[in-house]
Amino acid sequence: MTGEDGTLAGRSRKVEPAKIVESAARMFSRKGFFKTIMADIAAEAGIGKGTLYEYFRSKDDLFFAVFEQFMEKSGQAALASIRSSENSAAKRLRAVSDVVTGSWPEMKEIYSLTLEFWAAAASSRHRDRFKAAFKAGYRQYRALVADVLGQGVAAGEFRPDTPVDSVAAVLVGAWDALLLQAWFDDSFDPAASGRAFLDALLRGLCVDG
Amino acid sequence: MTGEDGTLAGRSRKVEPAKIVESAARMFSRKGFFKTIMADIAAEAGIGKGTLYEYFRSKDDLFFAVFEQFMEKSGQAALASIRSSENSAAKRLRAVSDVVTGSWPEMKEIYSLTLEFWAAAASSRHRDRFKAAFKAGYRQYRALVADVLGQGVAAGEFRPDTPVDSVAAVLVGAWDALLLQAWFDDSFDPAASGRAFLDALLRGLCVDG
Amino acid sequence: MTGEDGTLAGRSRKVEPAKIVESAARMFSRKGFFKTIMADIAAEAGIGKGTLYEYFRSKDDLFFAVFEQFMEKSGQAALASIRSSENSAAKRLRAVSDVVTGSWPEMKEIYSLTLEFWAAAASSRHRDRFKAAFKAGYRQYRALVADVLGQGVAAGEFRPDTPVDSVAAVLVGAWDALLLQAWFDDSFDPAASGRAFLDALLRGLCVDG
Amino acid sequence: MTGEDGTLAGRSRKVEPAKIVESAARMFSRKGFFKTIMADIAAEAGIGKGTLYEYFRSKDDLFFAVFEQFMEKSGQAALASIRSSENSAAKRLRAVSDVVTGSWPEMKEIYSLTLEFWAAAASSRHRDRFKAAFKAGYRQYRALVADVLGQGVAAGEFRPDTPVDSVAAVLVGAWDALLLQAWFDDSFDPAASGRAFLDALLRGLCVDG
DNA sequence: CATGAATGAGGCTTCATTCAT
DNA sequence: GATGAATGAAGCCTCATTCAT
Repeated sequence: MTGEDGTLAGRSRKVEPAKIVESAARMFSRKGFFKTIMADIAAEAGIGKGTLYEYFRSKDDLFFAVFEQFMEKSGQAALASIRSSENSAAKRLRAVSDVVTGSWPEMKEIYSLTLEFWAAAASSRHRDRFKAAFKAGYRQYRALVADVLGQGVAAGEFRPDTPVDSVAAVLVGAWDALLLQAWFDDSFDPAASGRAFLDALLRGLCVDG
Repeated sequence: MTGEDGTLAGRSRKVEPAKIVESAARMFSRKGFFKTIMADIAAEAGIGKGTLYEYFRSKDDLFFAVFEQFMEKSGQAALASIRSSENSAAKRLRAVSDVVTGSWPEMKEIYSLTLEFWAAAASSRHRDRFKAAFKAGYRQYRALVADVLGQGVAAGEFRPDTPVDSVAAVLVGAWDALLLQAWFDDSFDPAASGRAFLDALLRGLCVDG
Repeated sequence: MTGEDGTLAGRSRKVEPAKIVESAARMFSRKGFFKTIMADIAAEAGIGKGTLYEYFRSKDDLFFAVFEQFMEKSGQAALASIRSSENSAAKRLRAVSDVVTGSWPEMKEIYSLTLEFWAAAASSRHRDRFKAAFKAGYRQYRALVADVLGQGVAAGEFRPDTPVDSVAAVLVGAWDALLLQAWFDDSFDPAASGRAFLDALLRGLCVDG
Repeated sequence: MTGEDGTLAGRSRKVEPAKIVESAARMFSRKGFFKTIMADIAAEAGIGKGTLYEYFRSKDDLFFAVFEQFMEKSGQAALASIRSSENSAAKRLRAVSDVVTGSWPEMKEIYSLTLEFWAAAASSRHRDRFKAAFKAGYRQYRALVADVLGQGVAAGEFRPDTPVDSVAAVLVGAWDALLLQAWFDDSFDPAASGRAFLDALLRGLCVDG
């Protein structure tokens, strides 16, 4: 009755915590943290309300678990694209930009989770943990991009006076912000804007360089 | 008619709706939309709970009123800076950047309102109105910045192949995103990053222009 | 519309906290603390569930309020009987005994409250407050009876070697215990037993005094 | 068959119902009936939660089993002391008093069980069974003490007009009540009070016998 | 108009009990 | 038999909203 991968045939008796987190993510994304009730999540996961509490102490905790999983996934995706095999710094920046903004179609559906997390960092009971996680996440993200920029400078590809940290901060922010604008405006294409902007940034706006 | 402290009964018999909105903004910013209760707002405004309902149909409506006022103010500030008397496009962009990111110290305290609004656009009962307002706001904002960029191009100040719309989108987004990062990270200076970035953007990153 | 005593004609708009306490006492007595639900109390008091929380922070608090009122009333009744105008100590003891055990018929209905309070002193969240109140109550009660006994000794009415404190403790306890037995056993007459016992105590059991 | 620690698998494969009852008694005493959850009892007994239901139909039933065991033990102790070999009635009463009140130090820890049982007699689902058991228990107890008193009268040791039933009721009640007072008040010594009182009762309070 | 006491729908959470293993 | 994961009924409490004054 038990497959090699440990799954049971039919309705498994043991609930997968990961499945709860996914169901919760789906519901929180759809209705927001406060309008989502525990019963929604249980129903979405196909389990009883009480079972949620076997795995998560409270709604807040479950939400934080969703957040942690989300951050981990986001981090992995960004990391993977940054460590692309491209050799020029410019190409690698383009690769990151394309991956982040290009994933918009799939991300769209759960994008509102991001907004929920940001708001949670402002007012959740776990606000400090949220804020700390975001702070660390952004720092790491900026450091990675700054690293690429720094390599470009070192390689003589970018101007030596490039303010790598500031550019990195804006690039990281820009990717966030393009998705945000895309979320508000269906006709906005974040990938195109991102790519066009990056090219402009590389070559500069001013005629005299 | 004169209070015990000798001042005239300064609070007018007539409740100021604007005062309610301000009090609500303060509370929503402090505790978030859901954790703020109507009693909080009434207390903050120094009026009775029931009075709130004389001016606003519901908590949702009051929140939306706060949002509208917020958008209006934001728009005015941005507009004012964009219409600065500076004559070069580059200078005008720098002026906008400085105004937006430079206002961080004062804005900090109520910044979380922005996060609340974004989240509301995802899950509030008025989500569509929030989304529409943000969409329109961003469009207008982008158009203004694109206009400045276009003037720079027309004036021969910026390269003719400048993708004005994309650059405008990123600039607008970058200002948002820098504030967001500053909110998460006290040691992050959005004004410095914004200014340094803008300079780099104007001159380009690549050595060969 | 408002009477001189401040009561309103018809259904009063202002809830009487005392009425809530009485309703709660009735329900707690009938079903016990845990089986009584807040809805029961609200219904008994003829008010909404939420209104209970306007006057009492929690179910525990309401229960404690019932307890406090109960203790106050009990103390008053006992005090009044002890301060009876009888002049001999023996007569005054008989008066107390008669009052306490004689009130059984009326007390019967709410006697189980006592049992609830005793149990609460063991396991309620407010156990320490319950215990402290009982401790103080018993001390005071014992002191009062010991005082009567002491006066009897001083007046030469009682034997000089009378262990007033111990006798007081047992008398106080006996009145409690007779009611307890009466509560278990309908055919048990606490007043008769109390009176007969007191007489025996006064004259002694042993033939040789 | 031998555990890792080298001991034989000492806990028998077969669960001991008596052990469950003891564990339950411990938990009910510590936290009260309602605050004790089945998981507490199972953990205390070192068995699985489900196993409790192999031996007891419900939490109520288990509680009643604890009660029955408690009553049986109490009865045995009292009986044993009453059937002491002492020959004078007075000495036998003193023996009972000493045994009951003298056991306070050990009893203290589980005394709150008594309070739980009394409360259960008021509001448990099995209230009638509790009440009946208490009624029978008290009757038997009173009868035993009355018997001793009667023998004292018959032997010419006690006055012939001694109201044996009433005195028995109060003595039985007094022992209960002294423990109750001791439970509320650590500085109260039930054994000393009980003994001093009994002596006074035997000789009488009044000077003229 | 302004008020705040009253309300009850609704959410989170607990826990006795069941039952597949 | 023994287990403990799963369950859902049920209870406490909150709070947006109403409405009598």
